[in-house]
Amino acid sequence: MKIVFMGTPDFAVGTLEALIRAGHEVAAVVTKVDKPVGRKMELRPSPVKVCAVKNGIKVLQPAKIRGNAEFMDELKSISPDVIVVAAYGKIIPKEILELPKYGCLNVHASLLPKYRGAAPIQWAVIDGEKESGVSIMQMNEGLDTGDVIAKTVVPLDEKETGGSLFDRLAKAGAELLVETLPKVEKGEITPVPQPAESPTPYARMIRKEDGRIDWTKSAAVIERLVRGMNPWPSAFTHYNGKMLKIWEADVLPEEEDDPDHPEPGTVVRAGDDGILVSTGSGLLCIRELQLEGKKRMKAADFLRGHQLEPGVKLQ
RNA sequence: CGCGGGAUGGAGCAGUCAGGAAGCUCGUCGGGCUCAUAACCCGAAGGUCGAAGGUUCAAAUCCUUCUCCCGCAA
Repeated sequence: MKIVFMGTPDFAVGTLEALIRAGHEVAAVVTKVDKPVGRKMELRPSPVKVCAVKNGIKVLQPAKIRGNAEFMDELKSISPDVIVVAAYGKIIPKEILELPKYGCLNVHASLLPKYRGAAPIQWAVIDGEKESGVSIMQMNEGLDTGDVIAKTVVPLDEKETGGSLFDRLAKAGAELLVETLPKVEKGEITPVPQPAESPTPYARMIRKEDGRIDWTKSAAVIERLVRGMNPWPSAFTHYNGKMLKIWEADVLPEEEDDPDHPEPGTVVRAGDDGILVSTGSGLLCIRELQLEGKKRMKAADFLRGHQLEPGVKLQ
């Protein structure tokens, strides 16, 4: 099939590569404009653009889509059979949705209608879901509300992180799309309409601030936050006024012999096994962390150079 | 030229401001104690102090340039 691919981040690259490998004609790739990134603020192309250039595919980077006549003309002249969208990052107007014969298909990293929105992967981990997955839907004008035509369920590992789930769902999404496209062409699909209401809150974009640890929450909730925010933006707290990222932690039951119930955020014990911190409920055992300006390291390594006596507060 | 922190035996850090013998907590190796030990005691090995140049009688420390790592910001 003749395909126009729209996407931006790494998540979309696997899908694009799968399409190319499956022998589809990817006539053009649409991605966001290059933007300054990194410490030196160098202009960097999106991962999808890098992949497209490598494969010699034409790249389009319209700053605006809606009302962009030039872009519309370009699309019309390509005349794709289908447009595949994966984490493109922009709203796609109706006139484009209706342009290709088979419409626009979106690969979304959740089991729709759950987790509609920009960050379905992280929120699934943060909420402690037992399983998630990828969905392919026929796009409509709503936000991730189109009819679902295919799904893959992916069980979450006990120690699943945002990053690990990201990788697995990207792979699952790519495979599912390649399986589904031929069926679309042959008309073998049955679109399943979604309920109007999603059973989960809207999976809005993750912000840096979402990683801030609220020690009054339970250890279990905090531990899920740690995993969901890994590798970005990472769960964090502060130690001596410095940013302290928490990369890995475990939940431990409250110790019976501690009638004081230290204030949440207080270090209870620090040893080679990790740093035990009291929370609203249960103890959080920090295994791996990173102090501002330093590399990430095991708690035991950190303790060799920093004396962390019980009673110290993290906030 | 966006702001800032850092590079010191295998690991994590102190020492740098006020130049003058390379330290700390661990790890490793050897020995001892012990029924035994990841515990304790004694001892040892291991470092061009990120790189290059400069100042000085003397540089981890002061000056210049460079490389790499990281936090913020985007």
